Formats: sequence, C-alpha cells, structure tokens
Amino acid sequence: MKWQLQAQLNHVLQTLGYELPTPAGLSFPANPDFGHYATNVTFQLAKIQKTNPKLLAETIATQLEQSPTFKGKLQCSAVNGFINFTFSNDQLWALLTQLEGVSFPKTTEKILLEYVSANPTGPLHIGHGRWAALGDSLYRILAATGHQVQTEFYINDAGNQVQKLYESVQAVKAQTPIPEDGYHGAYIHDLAALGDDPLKQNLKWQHDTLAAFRTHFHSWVSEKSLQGPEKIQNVLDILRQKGLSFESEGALWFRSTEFGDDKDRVLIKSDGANTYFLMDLVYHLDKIQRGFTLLINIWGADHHGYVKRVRAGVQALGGEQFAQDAHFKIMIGQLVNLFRGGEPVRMSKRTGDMITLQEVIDEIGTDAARYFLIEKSPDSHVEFDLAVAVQASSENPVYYIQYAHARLCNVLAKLADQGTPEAQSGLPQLGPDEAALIWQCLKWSDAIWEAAQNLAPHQMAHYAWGLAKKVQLFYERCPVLKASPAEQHQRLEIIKHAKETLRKSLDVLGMSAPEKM
RNA sequence: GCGCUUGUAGCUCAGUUGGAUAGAGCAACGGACUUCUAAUCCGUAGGUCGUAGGUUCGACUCCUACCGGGCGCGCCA
Repeated sequence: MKWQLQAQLNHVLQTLGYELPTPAGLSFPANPDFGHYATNVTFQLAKIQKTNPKLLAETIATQLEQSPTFKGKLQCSAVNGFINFTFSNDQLWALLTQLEGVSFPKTTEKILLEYVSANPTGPLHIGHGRWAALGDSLYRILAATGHQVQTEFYINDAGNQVQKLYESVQAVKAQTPIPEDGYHGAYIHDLAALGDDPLKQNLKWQHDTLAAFRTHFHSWVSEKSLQGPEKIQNVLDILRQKGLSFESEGALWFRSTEFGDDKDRVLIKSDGANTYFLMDLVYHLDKIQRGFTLLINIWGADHHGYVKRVRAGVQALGGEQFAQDAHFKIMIGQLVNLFRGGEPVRMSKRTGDMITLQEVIDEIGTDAARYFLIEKSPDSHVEFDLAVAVQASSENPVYYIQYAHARLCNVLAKLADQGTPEAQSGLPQLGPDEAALIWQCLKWSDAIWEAAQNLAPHQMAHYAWGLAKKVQLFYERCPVLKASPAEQHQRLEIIKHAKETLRKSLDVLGMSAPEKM
C-alpha cells in the first residue's frame, strides 16, 4: 500500500510544481491521532525554499486534498509541519473488501541465501538454530514479496576438521584415546556404535533437526564437489591475472589488503594444501557464475573477523558490482545465551555436551523456539529462557499470537453452524476497534515489504504480535455471534481477513496457526 | 593493542534509516469472569536513551573521544 501511495504522492507533488531533492517518503505516525501515514517532505522543501514548514505544510495539504488523485479519497491535514494522511472508515472498509491480492514492486535480483552451513562434525547447537530461524524466515519473507530467491547449505566436508572427526570416531572404535585436538562429545561414541560413515551420519542428523525446525534448503553444496582442479585453477588464474596474488615464504597469497583487509591472506599453504579461504572463494565465484546477482550470507558473530577478506575476495573475483553491499550482504547474528528459569544452561543433562538444537526443539517445540530466536534483531545478544518459552501464560507471546488465531477460528466455526448473515446494503458503521484491526491487517503488505527490504524478519514477529493484540481487543469488545445482522456481517468480513493475515504472519515466521487451543 | 558489535523503564527488547509528547511486553499495584475459549481485557506507576562534546530547523538515530558488555584477530575450518 505504502509504495503505491508514495508514488501517487510524488506524482501529485510533481504536477503541482514542487521540486524535491529526494522522493517524498511516508511513515507510520507514532500517535494514532496523526492519521495512517505521514510525510515530512515539507521540512526538506522548506529548507530549499527558505520558508516556514508549517505554512508550507498547510498549503501543500490543501493542494493535495484538492488534487484529482486524492480528492474525496484521502484526508490530508497539516499538523506541526507534517502532512498527515487519514483514511475514513468507509475507505478502510473499501480497501479491506475490495483488495484483490497484494502486488509488490517488481524485483529483478536473483538472490542466493546461504545460511547455517555448519561443519558436519557434530550436532547443531542453539546458535545454528538462530541462523536457521533467521534464514528460513527471511527466505519466506523474500519469497512472499515476489523475490527470486534460493536457499543453500554449504557443507564443509573437506579439510582438517573432517579428518579429526574420522580420527576421533576411529579411536573410539579401536578403544584408544581420542586425540587431544579431536572431538570428544558423547555423540562420537554414538557414531562409533552406529558404524556408518560419521560424516554422512552427522549430515543426516543436521538435516533431520533442520527439517523438524521447518527449515528447508533448495540445495546442499559440498566443499568436496568444488575441489575439481579446474575450478580452483580458475580462481587462481583470475587473481594472478589481476596481479592480486603473490608467492612468499613458500605459500601463495591473496593481496586482500588491496580491498581494505587488515592483512594479506594465504591461498595455498607452504605444504601445498589449499586453505579453507581459497575454497570459500571458489564457492563464492561458483555462486556468481550460476547467475545470482545478490548474495546473502548469514554468519555467526564468531565469524565476523572473516567478513573483510571474503568481501575482498568476492570483489576481486566478481567485479566492482559485488563490492557493493547491494549485491553482497553478510548478516551477522549475535550468539545466544540459554537459560532455564534464570539459570544459565550450557550443557546437556543427558550427554554433558553443549546442549543441541534438537534437545531445545524436543523441550519447547519448534513454534516457541523459532519465535524466541527470531523475535529480536540479529544484532542483539539473545537471552533465551527455556522455562519462559514453555509457559502457557501471558508471559509468552507465542501463545498470545496463536491464541488470537484460534479464537477467531472458533468464532468462524460457530458462525458457520448458526448460519452466516446476508450481505447488507449500505456502508458499514465501524467502531474504533474494528477500524484499528482493519488498518493493522492492511498494513501487512507494508510490514512484510519493509522486513524484506531491511532483511529483518524480527519486524514480522513484532507485526504479528501487534496484529494479535488488535485481534484480542476486537474479541473483547466486538462480539460477533450476538451482534445484529448488519454488525455481524461486517465483523465476519473483518475476522475472515484478520484470521488470514494472522495465518500468513505466523507462516513467514515458520510457526503453526492452530485452529483450537 | 587493533577490528567488528552492543549499551534505551527493575527485567527482556522495539524504535519505520534524522522528525511530532522516546514505545511494547513481563514484573509491581488497582480493576473486569451469567464470556464467542480469562492462554484475555482495562487502568496506574516506571526514562538525564552509557558519559562528554560536535554536526542542524530538529539527534536514541550521524561524527569524535572516553567508559562498560560480547566476539574476533592462524600457512585452523
């Protein structure tokens, strides 16, 4: 909605002869008295024209309201120098009932979203859960807003860590001590007992956990599959031709300092082995060669030191285009601290190892786990209390949102039994709680579009909560079953839309929308 | 030491990219159950936005310095 109105607004301002330095933007006023949308374009204009923003706002507001585009459709008023836009209740009703689907601005980027990409050397932990919730919700949000997006899991199945995994499992089988720098978790003993290829088994476990977490990937790319000599040679050739590699101390280096890295990085070690970094460059060039124009990576904060060198590499290989954040985004998620009833939880009671994502899912369920991991901005360090997450109380927003959905389903079911009211002629008389709920539903497209633009799934968690709040209020104050036929008809329309919007909101969060609770 | 990140109500966090009187939830206190499912709703209280400067019509937001938290600084992956 917003971008369409924004486009209209800019068009009208242009025809009125106002020259804007940047297109006028719309925002949601914090105070509901200030209408549904607001613009501060008057402040920018006043600066250029050296006039008083308040007077300017009054002039423009009048002009806008009289313009053919907005006349009779939108109330435009000048307050404190802002211009506020308000839909009448009739207009809200029309928007709700006449809206046929939602169209988003066209996008042309081909997006590859890579996330989790855990080492196949052990079980996933709660941090992986956060990247999984973040990545999968982001995928759902991007897909729902018309983006071309694919998700991918990169398997680090080559190199020392995997070697150590094999050695550790082998040691247990041979009943010899596990090497000092090997893996010592209880799961190593499980792997030894199972007898299968430990790497494949770990991958299966990870895959199963991610599936239980409702997280799905279009592709799983193995590091091994990229080890063909021609792919590696290709990367080395490009760097050499651009004069970005050099030999020193028996190793081959990438001159990443050329692109702002703190120091140059080794590509081929003096013992002749490829570094993990070189393989990552091969992988990223492969992404670009597959035709993706926007790469998004989600990494844990413990890898942020790696950002500069990979950016440098991608810029060197993919060209200037990929130097821009617009084409290569690296999202850093802060780590998660687990608690249970206020006490820190690090270790699993069962195994004594780091508590796994699977154990968290088993304990609190996928819905709650996903909500609490997605609720906060990726930049914030999450303090996640497992005891709160399972509480069936008002302390728990998961139930609050799902309960709102279940309540609406219940009313709809009862209404279906008792017979739905006939459509009424004439315009509905909307009360404030009805209008507020309608507006919250209409804002869904703005909310999801902005969450997509900002790569910020947590904004959808807040939106969903806000919608649930409006639903609960409506439920308290606007009975449906006992309403008069006219009221019942309009309320039925509203809760049908509200239910569907709640369901869509829960869906992009990867949460279920129960019909009964 | 250097780099990234973070600091907002007692607690957990938002803050629409520089706008209007800084917002929610929980906890606290007071109220509402002959209900469409009380897993709910209403009200009250709670703040020098880490500190100090700077930029401008206007700063939680941008810049600088300092203080505190987290993480990272391998020819590991």
